[in-house]
Amino acid sequence: MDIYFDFKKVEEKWKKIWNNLNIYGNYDYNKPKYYVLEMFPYPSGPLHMGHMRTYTLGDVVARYKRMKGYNILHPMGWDAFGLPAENAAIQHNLSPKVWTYNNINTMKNQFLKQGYSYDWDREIATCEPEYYKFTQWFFLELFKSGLAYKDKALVNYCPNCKTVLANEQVIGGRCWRCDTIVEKKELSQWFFKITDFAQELLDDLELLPDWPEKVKTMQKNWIGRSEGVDIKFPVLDIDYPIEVFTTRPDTIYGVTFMALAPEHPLTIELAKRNEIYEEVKKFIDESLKLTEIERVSVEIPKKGFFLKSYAVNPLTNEKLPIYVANYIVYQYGKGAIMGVPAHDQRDFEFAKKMNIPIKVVIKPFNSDLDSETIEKAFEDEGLEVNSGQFSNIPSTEAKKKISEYIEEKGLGKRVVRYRLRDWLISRQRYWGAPIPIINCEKCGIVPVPYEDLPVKLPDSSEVNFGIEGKNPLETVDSWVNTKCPKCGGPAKRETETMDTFVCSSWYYLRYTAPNSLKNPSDFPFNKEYVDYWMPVDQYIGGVEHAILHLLYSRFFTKFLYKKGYIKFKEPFKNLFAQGMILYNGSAMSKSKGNVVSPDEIVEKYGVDAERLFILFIGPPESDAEWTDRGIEGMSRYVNRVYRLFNKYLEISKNNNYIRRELNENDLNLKIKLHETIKKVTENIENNFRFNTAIASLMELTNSIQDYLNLEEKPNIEVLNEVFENFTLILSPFAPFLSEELWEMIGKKESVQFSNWPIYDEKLIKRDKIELIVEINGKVRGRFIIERDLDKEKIEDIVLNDEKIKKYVENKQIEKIVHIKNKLVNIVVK
RNA sequence: GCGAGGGUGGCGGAAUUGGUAGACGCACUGGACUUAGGAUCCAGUGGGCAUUAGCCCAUGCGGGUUCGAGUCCCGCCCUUCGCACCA
Repeated sequence: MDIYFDFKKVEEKWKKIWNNLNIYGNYDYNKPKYYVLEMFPYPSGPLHMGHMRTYTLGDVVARYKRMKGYNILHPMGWDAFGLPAENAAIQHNLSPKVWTYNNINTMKNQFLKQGYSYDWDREIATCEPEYYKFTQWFFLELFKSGLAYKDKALVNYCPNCKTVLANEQVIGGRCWRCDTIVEKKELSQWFFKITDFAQELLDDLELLPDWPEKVKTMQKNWIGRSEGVDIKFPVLDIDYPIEVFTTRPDTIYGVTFMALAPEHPLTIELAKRNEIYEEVKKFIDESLKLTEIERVSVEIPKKGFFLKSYAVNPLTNEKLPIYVANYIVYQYGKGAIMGVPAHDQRDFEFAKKMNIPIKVVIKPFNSDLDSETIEKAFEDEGLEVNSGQFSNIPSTEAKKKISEYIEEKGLGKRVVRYRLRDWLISRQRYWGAPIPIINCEKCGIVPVPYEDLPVKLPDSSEVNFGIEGKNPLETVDSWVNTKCPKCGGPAKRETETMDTFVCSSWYYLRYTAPNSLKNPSDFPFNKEYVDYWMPVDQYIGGVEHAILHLLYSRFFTKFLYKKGYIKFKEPFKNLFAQGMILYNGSAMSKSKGNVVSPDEIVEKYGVDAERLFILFIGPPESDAEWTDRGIEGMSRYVNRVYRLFNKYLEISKNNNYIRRELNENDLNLKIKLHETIKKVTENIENNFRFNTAIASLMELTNSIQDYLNLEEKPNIEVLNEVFENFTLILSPFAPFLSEELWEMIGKKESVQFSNWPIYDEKLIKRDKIELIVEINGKVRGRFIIERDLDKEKIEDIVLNDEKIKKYVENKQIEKIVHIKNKLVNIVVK
């Protein structure tokens, strides 16, 4: 007797029909384009609910935009290279390839179960030779442009993953993947010169008004631009000036010491000269060890060691003692600083500890500051004092003037510095795109010619993964040994592979043409199609990529633009960074055992209930807690909608209705429908307010139910309009249910290809409105009155009301505030 | 420390430009229908006093502006995230 939505049957039915019609692989290039992209997954195992949130958000957008008349590109693929595949291979003696493709298979089946609107003809996997051929192509292009280089550097090394990491992959001193504390190692590594684009990467954030502020701020901070001056301080008795970078040239008269980073070459040099090598070496070793382990936890107490040498302040000729100090970062600036304890808190602490004098050169505008009694560094702007010719001017002005003076006298020059470092892309691992470089004894570093791409990975059965201190690829002699493309002599291949983030820095371009047909074999993408589809109109993914993937992709795009290969400067026009789905208070993960499987949810409640719930759970940009009760509630809602439609069909079939001029109830329902269309449309258009969109769909459902519960017979014309339009606006959220309902109410074409309904603005402005009456700001009554009534009439009604009279009598009305069609506030005394 | 968010019922969360605080849902309570209901339908649900109106108190804390403040201003507290000895 009870009616339930048989989601299993319905899902099977429509998946088959959609599939046969290939409805997501049809393109109409006469329509305006819209490219919806969700960050592709890393195939590490089955998908969980956190994934589903991303893909559901994207699917709603794709379906909505399709109904709005856009030509939609909505592809999916696999970020298939990476360390977990290799680790699984080592642990379970499987080939990384087999492991990866098994996972892809699993995930793809999960995707298909969900019935997402992807065009699977454009599927890509970054581990396929046809794909990584072009990842290597990018390497060669960068190499040719001088933007890929090999350099010996102190790099981050994860002892657990047994590979180096990019700066972006070190989170709070730990490996982004396994949380192990990273070590510093001096190694010769390949870098991409992303720093060449630092200024553009910073400036062009302006071209992205619709990106979340949070993400833009994080990128800004990461790029870390600062303006300042490089200044040379001569050292007494030795021809080796100390060069420092400072953003505060206005404090140069307050310098009382110089400090070098432990790694600074001059540190050892001076130690040797002054016969304190042993002590200094000990200090250096201790400091460096400390920074590795302890910089993760708390602030390290400042320590230093006097190097028994002096430098000279080029502006004052004052003698300045030189120290080595543990708080100086070698990698930033010049690895040395001018110490101004009066105006830098770190220098202040150091000076106190080492008994170095403090000299005030800037004082607050309205008070005095004394070098003897100063208690902490004064870092604000103020008035310049004790600064020779620059005294008695504001410090901001002094900053400019002193900078100019230093340049004029040839003591230094103004510079812009960035915190951004070059992108370290070599990985000492097997499962990645091999770096297409050959090392020839005679010719040195030789790039693999384009026509020899791809440099294919050897089969994993030939690889020995277990040799300590050796890259897996090094163990395959037949692969390593090759001929030099230049001289034909014996040569060896580069045995490192590229960071997987290289693979994902350009994949969005590859989707724009169907795989086999339109993408050329000598170029990573088809320009014509890229011109049409790019940039991505809506990109969706987790905030965890705010820096990594998004910065790298922007860099690649800028490089292509510079080379003239593409016409746009930014790859992703809109970005939506969604929050995580938590379960029992933390992010779902296999190791924590708190994974909710979408398969089980779909099995039990169906795709539509799952989608609706994951969207309803909260604002999509915030984290949200999965609740089992919640999904049950949503499943009840789905059934409720289904029953309502059945009731409607029954009314229709049994002629249990009447035709009439709209009465009040009819009109109210009709208005509610139009209000709902408006609300849902605006909620989708305006920053992913899907949770409230669904709430308003529920409100409409409640109103329909109330209407059908009335004593009087329903107005069939109103019912027809309401049920038809309700189905349309429900369909991006619950595609199976609405497709089925659409058919039930007698429609032939798929609901997905119907037009999104337009609401009637005039109707929404009701003729009668509810007026709130406040006395002294407190609600004391409400009146149903006609819209746009003038003030006199309103006051006439309100002040003659018995209830209101009680509040007003014996009191003096001071004023009456009118808010049109909304509220009046009577102020009495 | 610096930067960016956020603090609203038992819970998740709603609230154009300042204008009915708590939409929608979960949970809970009562009723109807039932052999039964964990299904469905109806009603209720921030706190307190009255329970018929009605009144008072409530958006982290303390002030302020205003006829009117969750929303604006000032000062605190707590919290999440990112960066972190960056000169």
